Amino acid sequence: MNEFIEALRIIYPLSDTSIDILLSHAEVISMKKGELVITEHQGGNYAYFIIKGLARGYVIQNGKDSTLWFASIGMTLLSMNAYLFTREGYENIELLEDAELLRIPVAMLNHLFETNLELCNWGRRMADHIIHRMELHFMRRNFMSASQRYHFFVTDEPELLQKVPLRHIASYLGVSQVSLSRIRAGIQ
Amino acid sequence: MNEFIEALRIIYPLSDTSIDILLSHAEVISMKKGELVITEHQGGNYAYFIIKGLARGYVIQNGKDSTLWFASIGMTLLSMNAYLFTREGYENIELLEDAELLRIPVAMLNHLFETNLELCNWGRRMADHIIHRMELHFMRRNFMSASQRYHFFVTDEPELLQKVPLRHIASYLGVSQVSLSRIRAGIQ
DNA sequence: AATCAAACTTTACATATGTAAAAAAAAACG
DNA sequence: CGTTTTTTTTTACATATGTAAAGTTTGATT
Repeated sequence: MNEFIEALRIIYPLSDTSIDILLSHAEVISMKKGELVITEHQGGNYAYFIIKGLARGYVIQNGKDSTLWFASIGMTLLSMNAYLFTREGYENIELLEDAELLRIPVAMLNHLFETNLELCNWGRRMADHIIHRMELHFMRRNFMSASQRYHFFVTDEPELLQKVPLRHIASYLGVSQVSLSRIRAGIQ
Repeated sequence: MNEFIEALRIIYPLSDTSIDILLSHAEVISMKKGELVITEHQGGNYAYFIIKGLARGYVIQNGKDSTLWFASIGMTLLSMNAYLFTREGYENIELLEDAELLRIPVAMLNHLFETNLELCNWGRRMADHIIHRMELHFMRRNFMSASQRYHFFVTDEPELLQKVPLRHIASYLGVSQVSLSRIRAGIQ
């Protein structure tokens, strides 16, 4: 739990008081590897913070499972579409390891953001970080060859390479698993 | 100016007081079509809001100019990398029309966010909107054919189709201008 | 240890989209 | 308005990456 709180504070420094307020409206839940935290059809009512474990967000496109991101300790899991526009989401969030999550109703989280300056700034900085991560991912996905994307991933995320099945890494990198195999074999 | 303030309030309702505070630290500047508001090498010290006009963000990748986004009234222009990490940015922002911009030092904007709850929530919601827009763009770019992307663009952004040279639209959609021509000719 | 299932790799072939270069059309300018 | 420049389209050809299907390896389970 301390490690988790430190992870929150990396985004934006929060006082003990603000942490307590946040925790007082949340509950810790345990979930197993393979379980879905949020699906496209339900899960929009809560936001989750990862205390321990690993998750991936994905969408189903043309019948294919496509990974959008991976998230670990301190990251927020929520259905962005549901959160922003109170409508059905489009992404699924699956646990890749047994996990402990902090669960808080989205309406309450929004209320805290609207009333507590520190928490609001935390939320703002978290959003900024997500934007930055998305920009990087977008640029790599669109301006680099499949092979370059893979080699960057190997350098940047060595732990994920160990923990995550290659098919998820392939879809995250935006290549077929066949291409990823070719790249790993050094054919290109 | 009223239209601009209304555009700000679509993101998050701001009181007259908060608007006044924001305006009191900002200045209105005029710039001409073709001018660069921000480049990869400089421009990180100010954030800009579009009062009037049209802009595009782009990067140079492998010697090619690639459009990341278009922005009009009420949108914020800033060097995200510079803003987040006080380091050099990577994107350029160019005006596609003569424009009026509201310019405010990034340090001041951050200070306002950190001290004013309403403005902080505005900043947070603005970031959320950017995330949503990026998600959509990412999914279209990566899960749709070039042709589908173009047809969505035609439907969603008919004004941009009129105002913006096709080569920028091509790079925004992530296709070569040759492919875009083929698509428009109905060859695929 | 034998069996079954899941994960990963390899092969063979198909194709959407890219690059380069020239032609045509449209816009800008004196 | 005729000339130059910019923008857009067309043509011809190249290639990175995808799909489908068959192997191979690895890991789980009894």
